Amino acid sequence: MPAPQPPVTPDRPTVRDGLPAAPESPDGTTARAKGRPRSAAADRAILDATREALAELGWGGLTMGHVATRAKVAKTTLYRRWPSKNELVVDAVASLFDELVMPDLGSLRADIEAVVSQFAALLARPETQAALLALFAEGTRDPQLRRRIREAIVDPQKRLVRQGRAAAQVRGELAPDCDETAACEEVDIIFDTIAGTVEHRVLVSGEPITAEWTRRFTDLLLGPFPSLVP
Amino acid sequence: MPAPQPPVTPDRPTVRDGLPAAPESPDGTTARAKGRPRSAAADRAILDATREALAELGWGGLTMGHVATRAKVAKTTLYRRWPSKNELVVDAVASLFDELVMPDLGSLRADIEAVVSQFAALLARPETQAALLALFAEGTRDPQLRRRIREAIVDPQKRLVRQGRAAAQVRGELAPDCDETAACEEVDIIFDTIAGTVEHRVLVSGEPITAEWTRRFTDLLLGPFPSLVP
Amino acid sequence: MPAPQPPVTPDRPTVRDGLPAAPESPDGTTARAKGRPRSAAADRAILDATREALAELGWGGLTMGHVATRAKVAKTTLYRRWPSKNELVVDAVASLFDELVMPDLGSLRADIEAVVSQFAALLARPETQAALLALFAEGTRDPQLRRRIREAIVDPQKRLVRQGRAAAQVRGELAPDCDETAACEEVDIIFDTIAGTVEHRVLVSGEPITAEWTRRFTDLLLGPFPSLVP
Amino acid sequence: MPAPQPPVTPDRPTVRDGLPAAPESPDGTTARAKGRPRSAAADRAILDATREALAELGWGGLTMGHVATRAKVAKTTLYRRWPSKNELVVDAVASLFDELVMPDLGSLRADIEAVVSQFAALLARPETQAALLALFAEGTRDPQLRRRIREAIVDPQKRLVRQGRAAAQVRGELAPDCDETAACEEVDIIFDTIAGTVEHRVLVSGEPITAEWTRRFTDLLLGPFPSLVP
DNA sequence: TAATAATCGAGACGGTACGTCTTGTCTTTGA
DNA sequence: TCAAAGACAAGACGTACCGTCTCGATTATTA
Repeated sequence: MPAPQPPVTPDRPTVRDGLPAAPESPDGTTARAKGRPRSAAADRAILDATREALAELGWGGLTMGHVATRAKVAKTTLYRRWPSKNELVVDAVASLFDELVMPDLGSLRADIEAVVSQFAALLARPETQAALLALFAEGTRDPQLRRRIREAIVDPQKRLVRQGRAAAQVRGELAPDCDETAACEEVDIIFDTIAGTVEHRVLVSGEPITAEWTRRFTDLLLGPFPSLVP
Repeated sequence: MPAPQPPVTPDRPTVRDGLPAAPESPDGTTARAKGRPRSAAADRAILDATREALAELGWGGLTMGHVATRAKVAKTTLYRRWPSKNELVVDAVASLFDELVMPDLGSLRADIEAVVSQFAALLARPETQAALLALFAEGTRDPQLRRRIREAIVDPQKRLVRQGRAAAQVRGELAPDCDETAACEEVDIIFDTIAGTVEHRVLVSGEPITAEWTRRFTDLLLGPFPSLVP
Repeated sequence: MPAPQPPVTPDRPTVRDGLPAAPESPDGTTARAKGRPRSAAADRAILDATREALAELGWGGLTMGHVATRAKVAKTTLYRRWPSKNELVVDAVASLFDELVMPDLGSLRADIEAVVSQFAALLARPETQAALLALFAEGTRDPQLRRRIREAIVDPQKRLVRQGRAAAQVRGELAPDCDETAACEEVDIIFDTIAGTVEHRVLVSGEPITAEWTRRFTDLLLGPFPSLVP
Repeated sequence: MPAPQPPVTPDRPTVRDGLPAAPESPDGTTARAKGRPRSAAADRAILDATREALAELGWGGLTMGHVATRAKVAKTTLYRRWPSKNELVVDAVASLFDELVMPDLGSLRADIEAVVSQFAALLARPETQAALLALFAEGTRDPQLRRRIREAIVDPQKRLVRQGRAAAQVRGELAPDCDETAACEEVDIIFDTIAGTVEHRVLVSGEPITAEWTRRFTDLLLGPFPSLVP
């Protein structure tokens, strides 16, 4: 969700600054906003500058003024789009998480290990490392921010778990869902477990995710299905 | 680990500010430091003020100046003891984690569920919530701080996993350890899983830890030992 | 001098924005400009808004953006006519000074007192008070602005002194001018004295111009002509 | 009135920032303020920087941040002493006016001409020119500032008129005062006339104060006493 | 009637200064 | 020697205006 801004990339309207982005006229066509349209180049420059600055300076060193300077943009231009550092970083980081994919390698175990590896690699990037926990920390105090983080960063990744389950069911490794609600809860619990554990290992303990560790962790996840554990 | 300060509670020297706290004379008696001794009341007031301010204002709203004012202490006195907000909060929060205990309720499942509940309750407290992820976030940029966090907050809780395993082995629920190293790694992986998952559920997803959720999560943890899953 | 703008009131061309306002064709008739003509209503709305804003907010509170908003006009429209706040306020205030008149009441003393009263009343108006000294202050740094202030606001009022002298000469109160240059200098000195003194009394000392004060001040001005002092 | 600040030059307490500057203990001795005393060097550097910046950049170009930078002082240090540009400039300019003196040259005419010349020279200095009218303009909107300007800059100069009158009375050029109140009002009117007229001539008309002009203006002032006009 | 051209509104743009806040250090007096 | 009080330099904060620009829409004259 790379923070598109209305008149420039009107494909997917966001509520980035709380205002309707692309007002529609009654006939359904996208109404042209009045006044000078916002610069798409500025949007891109700002998000790029944010990611660079995160990687170089970390969360604490990231300053709105610094981002503006680095993006060669006025501070007003920055604040017009994102009301604070938090929202800016959410958008800047969200796109990184869209790179994660469910590969479908032919076995549930292989798929899990691949996703864990991808996630570990993502968490090893300095911009992710600098931003993720700090955002989560801010989210604990600001429910609206937490919702934004979940919508833009966290929840979209649950698709990986759902896709993996579906593929395993097609392959016959897992039984088909009988109860929709229970399936949903199981997706949640699996997702929280994978995400939380890998984050804790990498970001808190500060230890690497090796192939061996991934194998053992996958053993744990597959525990309820002994037939899948070698 | 309530951040004792040397001349006052000389039972366990800390490295709080990098200096040996209670120098010992050659004859083994604790040497009296020169000059006016530091006030023990100030230490307590500072840590209490820190916890209160964390609960009220969150991590971002917590400032050294504010803590000093609230503790009715000069800023100099504060900085003389803790070099920065990070270290101060580590000490202020660490003691809260010492409240966690392994109850030994007669079954591994019951023990796990009890510990998860305790941890969830701890994470529900505003001061913990405000501080924990913020500290972890700071730790990703400052290896020394990360070490301090692990030593004071995270690693001590691994005892819970070890105690739980030992009790289960005594009860015959788990086989005795054969390989010491493997056992250690298993403790680590279990710990990261419990800690990370519960943190993610509470602090990121912002959803409560219910008895039902705890049961399902324990099912997952006990997956490799089907005999323990009802 | 109510800031006429060329195509609308082409009677007296101004140099308001440095460009020839109403280009003349070779045959002497005023050539009609191409394109959409400037709105006369906008001019009036802007000057009215400027005077109102001056009275309400003072010089410092007056901003171009604010004037544009209050006049329901785009900022571009404002800047197209007046290059800066200074020029705008000169035109907005100048017309107020045109209200001053030399009454010819039958004696020099009465005429002087009448003019002083009128001037004091003008200086008591909030828009004048807010603008006059601020314009003079700006003028000390910008010779072109000072010239514009003199041409539009200050010098035109010297007619009052000249008219009063002429009337007194007709009445025989004053001797006729012998030296043209000396007469001019005397007009200047009298004008600077009246204008400066009243301004200082009202705007700096902040004390009112009473009838008693006016009488005493007129005594001073008439000092060189004892026969006129009662 | 060079803006002394309490613990440094405790001779004359000011109300510069509204707080009692040098609190006195009951026994009349000046109580020592707690904490680190304010730097006298900073005061001097700030006022010097203000005067320099006024001369170079004018009132509009004078910035609190600029003054702080030029004085090699933090902005907080500046704001701790003077709440705004207005108050700062009052203090920076006030001292310049203390240089004016009544010379007592043996005749009222000579004394008046000498004071007018001094005042004209003062108004010709760029820092005075930049500041004076701007301060007066601000004063029209802020009664407290106007009072401050009068107390620090304007009213102290009335001593010149009083001294001149007294000397002339000693010399027998003027009759002794009979009515105290009337004398006071006459001082006021004379002062407003001299100050206002010279200011208007120099700052508004922008024309120089020549010896010839001074002679003619003095003629006007001495009008009521024909015996003193040559 | 159509083309042309300057106007209009709206609002985004890069800049600059604002006055406040926090940080971590320093400099006093007093205990 | 420490405690308290508060001054100090440094620098980020988010806001307000500045004067310019880029739009689409409007309103005149000219062809």
